[in-house]
Amino acid sequence: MKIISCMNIDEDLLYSFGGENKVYKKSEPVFKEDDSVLYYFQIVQGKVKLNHYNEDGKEFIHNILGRKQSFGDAFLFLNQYYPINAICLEPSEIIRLPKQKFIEMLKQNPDLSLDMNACFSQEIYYKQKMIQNMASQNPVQRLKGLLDYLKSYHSEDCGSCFHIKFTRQQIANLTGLRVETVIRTLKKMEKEGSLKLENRKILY
DNA sequence: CCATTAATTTCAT
DNA sequence: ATGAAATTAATGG
Repeated sequence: MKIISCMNIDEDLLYSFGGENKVYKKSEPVFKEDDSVLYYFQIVQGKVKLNHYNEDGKEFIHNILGRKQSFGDAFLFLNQYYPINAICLEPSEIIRLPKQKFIEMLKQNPDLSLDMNACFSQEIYYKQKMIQNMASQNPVQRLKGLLDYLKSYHSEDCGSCFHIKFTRQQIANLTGLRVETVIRTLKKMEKEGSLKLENRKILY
């Protein structure tokens, strides 16, 4: 199953509607939980994680986005505050477009609205799958769900040669597992032949 | 080198 | 089997 990168709007189009380029430092927040939703954001360069912290202070990562991907889009159509944080994992360059101008852009480009619907469908599909995986007590199931998703982002199948570029801690925070459990489960899966570990790279 | 960060192992539950 | 703490490896100045 091929996944559409959500969402990638032509940068010139964003600029022409008033989008502005903004540079963020590593670990700088783009927005935080309870902030108002004021902009559409699209990454030009860098990486952003969407997360929140539970009552024990443990981090849960909802997603990690990279170049040419947007984040927080869905909240633009809702009069609500952000339920999550967006934090830069590395120095990043991000275009932001004020909400009203974003809406205006959609009105003038109906095809974009359709693309966004496709992206939302994709997002819901992924989240639904993750909920199913997380409902499972089996760590292998949870990891497989995440890995399949990440792999589907990257075009096509190539045996066990897709490099997962996340740290084990990040994988743990994406699956709700402990880092030790991730390490142990990865080794187990390697024995079962469902992935490869070379030095410390994860190939799926 | 030293400092920081990530991966792995140890050890107790 | 799991997680906290300790150890080891790598990465970056």
